[in-house]
Amino acid sequence: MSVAIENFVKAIYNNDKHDIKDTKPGNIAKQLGISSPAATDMAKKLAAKDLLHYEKYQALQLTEKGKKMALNVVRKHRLWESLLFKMFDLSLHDIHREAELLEHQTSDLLAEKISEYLGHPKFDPHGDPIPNADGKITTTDTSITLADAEEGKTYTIARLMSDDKEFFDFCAQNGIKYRNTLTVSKQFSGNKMTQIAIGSNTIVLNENFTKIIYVDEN
Amino acid sequence: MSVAIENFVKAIYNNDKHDIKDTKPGNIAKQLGISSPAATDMAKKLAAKDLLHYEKYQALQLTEKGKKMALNVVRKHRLWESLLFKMFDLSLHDIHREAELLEHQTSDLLAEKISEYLGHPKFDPHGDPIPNADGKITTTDTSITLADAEEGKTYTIARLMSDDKEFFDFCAQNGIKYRNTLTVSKQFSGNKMTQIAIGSNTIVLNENFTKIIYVDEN
DNA sequence: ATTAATTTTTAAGCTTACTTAAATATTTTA
DNA sequence: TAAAATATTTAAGTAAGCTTAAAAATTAAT
Repeated sequence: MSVAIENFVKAIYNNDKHDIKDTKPGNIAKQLGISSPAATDMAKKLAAKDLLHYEKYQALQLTEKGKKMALNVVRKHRLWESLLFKMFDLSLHDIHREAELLEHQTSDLLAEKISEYLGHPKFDPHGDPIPNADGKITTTDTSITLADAEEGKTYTIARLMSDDKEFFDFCAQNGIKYRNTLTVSKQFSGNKMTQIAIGSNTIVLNENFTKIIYVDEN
Repeated sequence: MSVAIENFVKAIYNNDKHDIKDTKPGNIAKQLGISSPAATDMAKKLAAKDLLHYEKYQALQLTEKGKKMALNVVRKHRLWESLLFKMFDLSLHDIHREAELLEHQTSDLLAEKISEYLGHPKFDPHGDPIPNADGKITTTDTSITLADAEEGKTYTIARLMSDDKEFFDFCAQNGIKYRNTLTVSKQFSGNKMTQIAIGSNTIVLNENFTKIIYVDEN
């Protein structure tokens, strides 16, 4: 299967998973940086391969086969991120970018070797869970976004859901990092802004950030 | 530049380097597993990009730009081989296969990080020299093939010039490994067969093997 | 030195993964 | 609920990287 197909299936999986918007060709196209017609074409092609269900004007839905493919790619991505993060002094954003390419050129054998080497980690450096070789995610996710966090409570950062460089740079500068602890000092105006205390810093985060930082209550 | 282009340029570089046959489209095509017309087409295309010189019916020759590209890919290949070999229990053949894919999806930055991590190694696990970031090979190669080795003398294995699984399996079984020591006990019939003593084994190698095992005199 | 064998090139055509423009369907909003 | 806005699909076309078949040139052999 081609890189284009793997990326398409992965995009549906990610979109679907986090339910940000409905999973129609146009949305997937935007995520992949291709045109809508290209996405519609691809959707039809993948339906013929039994990777997804396609009906005109309806949301795309992965079949079991499609989900398995997506999880296999996601596994490789997160294993690469884990390995590169451990070995090299590279930013989370750089690591993400490298993993985005390597994930498609990695045999199941190599993925297993990487997993073994790392002691079969359950989470990657962003806090995202790593599926096992069978495509199963064995950890249950109880995290919520910072926007939904409560004033006064203390949380552990569970995930940084982004691939934007500026976001990661900001996080790095402010100690916002997987497994770090923070306290919500104040929620403003319908929780569109959140003030947190983290380490020795106090920061106010806007909606863009409070919706992609996931936390677990301590 | 695409994977197809990188592989084409690399194939010319390798062919040219070791001078096995003349570097015409048909030869390159065979190495890449594509048809001769495809190779001719590609050659014309790459000539237009100033990566090689093309003249009808003549051997292909890389330009400086082409050579630089080839060396950059070769560098990444050999760095990956070095890293995978060090980290994982994988055969030389498996490592070669993985590196063949990863080499095209590796930024210069990541290559540099790998090189740094390994202490800027000068040779990969096959004994092939690793070009530096500028595409320079700083080590001089004094090795000869086993076919050219002399009876009674002792040598160190310098390179295993192959990507054939059976060859590597045979080597692994018989202690034929980069930097190991062997003694040429006998040369037969115009050096088409060579008997060597290596470790506790005595082995007779035929022409196929004596021409791809490179050694340095001790 | 011709002829035969081999290689290279030309030509035509295919698949994948895109594009833009226009038509059609769906959603939103007034 | 009808018009306006938006999204999806159809249609036509492109570039990359291949293919096979046939023509042309080179190389090898008698």
